[in-house]
Amino acid sequence: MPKGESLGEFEHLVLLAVLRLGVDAYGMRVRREIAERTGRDVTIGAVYATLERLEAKGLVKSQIGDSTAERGGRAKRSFHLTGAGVEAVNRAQESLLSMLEGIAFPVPGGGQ
Amino acid sequence: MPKGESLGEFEHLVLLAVLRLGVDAYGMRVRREIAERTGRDVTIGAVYATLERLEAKGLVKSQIGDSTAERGGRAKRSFHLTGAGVEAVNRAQESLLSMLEGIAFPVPGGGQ
DNA sequence: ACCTGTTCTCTACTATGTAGAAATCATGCC
DNA sequence: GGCATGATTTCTACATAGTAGAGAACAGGT
Repeated sequence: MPKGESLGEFEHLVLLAVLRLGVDAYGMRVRREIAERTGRDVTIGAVYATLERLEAKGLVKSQIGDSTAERGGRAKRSFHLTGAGVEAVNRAQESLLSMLEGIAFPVPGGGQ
Repeated sequence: MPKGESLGEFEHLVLLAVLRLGVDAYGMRVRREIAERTGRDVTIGAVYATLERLEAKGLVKSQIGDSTAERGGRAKRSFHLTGAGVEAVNRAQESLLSMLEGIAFPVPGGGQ
């Protein structure tokens, strides 16, 4: 697997968030999801930059939703994985699993 | 978890490789391990660059081994995780797990 | 001596990740 | 109808991580 076939870490997280959020996968929501699940307080700019790069690579697609806003609000731009995106997630998962094989978590010695 | 507390993807892989290789964790061996397990054909430069950055961050330490070479060979520089390195691996693992929660792999739709 | 195999170091470049401010838009209120 | 407000997206600039390959160091065999 040569060139640009592998995901960065944050790309990975974002892709997973989009996957699990389904129809609700728009920028702000993705940000919240990652923050809640990983405790990582990312800025919205980081999310959009990543989302756009993923779109440029063909791993996600976006479409502007109806201006459905409850209270105030610009139309949401919602994202979903493409076939290539699904493949990328699956591949990343496999790589990680085989590196993880045989390691028991949590690894002792970190002194928490 | 604000600033530079999170691992890049490749850093993560390298750290896991060092962890599992134990005493055998030197540059070339790490490279081979990653190549074999993930199918990712990384260059040796990438491995050392990453290893050095991890050392700069205090997640691994290195020491030059005895010039023990079987057949030809420069002395190996072998790496091991520090306490902070172990923590980092554990933290990365947790983040990933909570993002993975509820997603069944392989995700269908990738058309392999 | 020199060739060969193994490992490590160096330099330069590209891609990813981070940060925050600013623009856009619909709504509700006055 | 104009203005403050809340929710979202877009823009610009920068810092960090990942990639690539050539070349230096070193030990042994021939």
